[in-house]
Amino acid sequence: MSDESCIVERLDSIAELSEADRKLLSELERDAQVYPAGAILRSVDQFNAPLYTLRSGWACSIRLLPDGRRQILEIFRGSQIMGLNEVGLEQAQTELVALTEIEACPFPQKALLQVLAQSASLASLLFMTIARDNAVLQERIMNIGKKNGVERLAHFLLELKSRIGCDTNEIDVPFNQTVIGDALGMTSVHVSRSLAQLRKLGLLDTSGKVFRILDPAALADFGSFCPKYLSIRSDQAVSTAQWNVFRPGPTTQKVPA
Amino acid sequence: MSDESCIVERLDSIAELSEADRKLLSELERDAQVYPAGAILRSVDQFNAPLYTLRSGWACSIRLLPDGRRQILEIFRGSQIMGLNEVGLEQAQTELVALTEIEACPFPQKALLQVLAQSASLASLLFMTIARDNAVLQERIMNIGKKNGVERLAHFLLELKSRIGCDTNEIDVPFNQTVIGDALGMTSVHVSRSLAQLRKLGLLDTSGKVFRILDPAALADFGSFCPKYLSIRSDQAVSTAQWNVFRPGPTTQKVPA
DNA sequence: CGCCATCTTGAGGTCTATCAATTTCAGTGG
DNA sequence: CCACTGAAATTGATAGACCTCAAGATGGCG
Repeated sequence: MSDESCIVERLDSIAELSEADRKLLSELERDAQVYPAGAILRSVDQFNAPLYTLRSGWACSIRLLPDGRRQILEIFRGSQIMGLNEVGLEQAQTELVALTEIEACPFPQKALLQVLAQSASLASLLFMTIARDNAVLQERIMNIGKKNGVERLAHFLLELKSRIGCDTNEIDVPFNQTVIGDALGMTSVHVSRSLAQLRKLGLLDTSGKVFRILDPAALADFGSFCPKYLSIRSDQAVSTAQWNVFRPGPTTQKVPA
Repeated sequence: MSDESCIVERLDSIAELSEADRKLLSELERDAQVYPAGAILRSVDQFNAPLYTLRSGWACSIRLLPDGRRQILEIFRGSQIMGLNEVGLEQAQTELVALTEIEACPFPQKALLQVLAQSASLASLLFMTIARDNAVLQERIMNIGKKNGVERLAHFLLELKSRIGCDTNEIDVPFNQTVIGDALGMTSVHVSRSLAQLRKLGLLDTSGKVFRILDPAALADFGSFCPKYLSIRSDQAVSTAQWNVFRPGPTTQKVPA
């Protein structure tokens, strides 16, 4: 058990956390487990499915139609919480799948609700987190509903780059074109053709799994990408110290089973 | 100012609210205003945009591409909170538009954060609410990404019926086919054709703005509609009384501007 | 009755899916 | 070092879904 775990770091970078909050959060990342690529962490219709904090690797949530059509709904990367949106539902609506080997920490829904109950500052931070997830989904609806293949792809690559967060224009894409297609509502064949088109436009260069964005500005313009929807505003997040005053002691035992 | 306002009623039906919680919530619905059909409640890129509780009528959130393409992201009806997902963001990503004449109550983001801070029971309820919104968006991504026009429409109509909540199979659809198309990522022309196809299949009957679903089960099967994603589980919601113990008094003044 | 928005219908074109063949490439074993 | 292998990517041809443009039909409303 490491003291400085991923989620803590990430939320701490938005609003400085109190020691109590750090402790509460790190409870959610206690028992890290390794899952191989392709592992199904949670299947559809599971009752009371656990949530997971993702420490390393890539994962995604998938929804299937009866005839086998697949749609990837979210792609997860380190320091994200997976399954937040299932908290209010009886049964899980999506499957959770590891895209690469991952390290993830399962924890029960109840634990999340406890955190919400015990810390107002974390409640607001987590609320903002899921609100942001919401904005990301809306952006994806826009992308899939109103853009053609090449534009979708341009947007997708830039979002990926943005989420990886480093300054290079080289993205190591650890999954294949079928996955990209399932995320963007198109076939792998069409992904291949659209990538070719981006290359021909001089916006992209690919060698194996490494995608190099040649002209980020032009690509952003082309795919109507604007990263505003990705960042949580830190001024809105309340600094932690002043809140904890109002939340004395652990209230764990009060949470109904 | 009515004591029994819409949001209160709705959340109360999920988990019984304490008197204090009812009071807190109803603060969000104090100042009701009437907006005519077509009114833009909030435009894109607005800073610190207020939220709204919708008391009557229909509204939607819209996103535009530079070249004018429109995507409707959410369609709102009575007793919903509009703009929840913008809480964590600097600027609003979507436009908020009244589809019919509506009665809505604007309130500042700060007020929502205050509610989160002052009541753990409401924090968990609101969290579950936004988590459900999330599930609805995911369902829509599935719908748009992986289904053809007729299937999308079937699913859309059933979701509409489900959300109206009454038992009849007659839906009064208060907006035109262009709106439906913008919500489903298709043109109004294609909506018209798809509706015709549903009629030909004997699943639907339309006369003016009233849509009559002839065979809900068949339509659900056809559009792969399953309403599970729409309902918030009530067992997860904590009953209010036992929580409020831990949230003494108003803490309003502690909220940073 | 006429006006206007909306809906319907037709024809042609574009985008994307499907099916299938070929190429590339990393890994494996000889 | 090189052939073999299987997964992934590319490419071509064809079909279907959906869009666009445009012309009528419908229907509410003054």
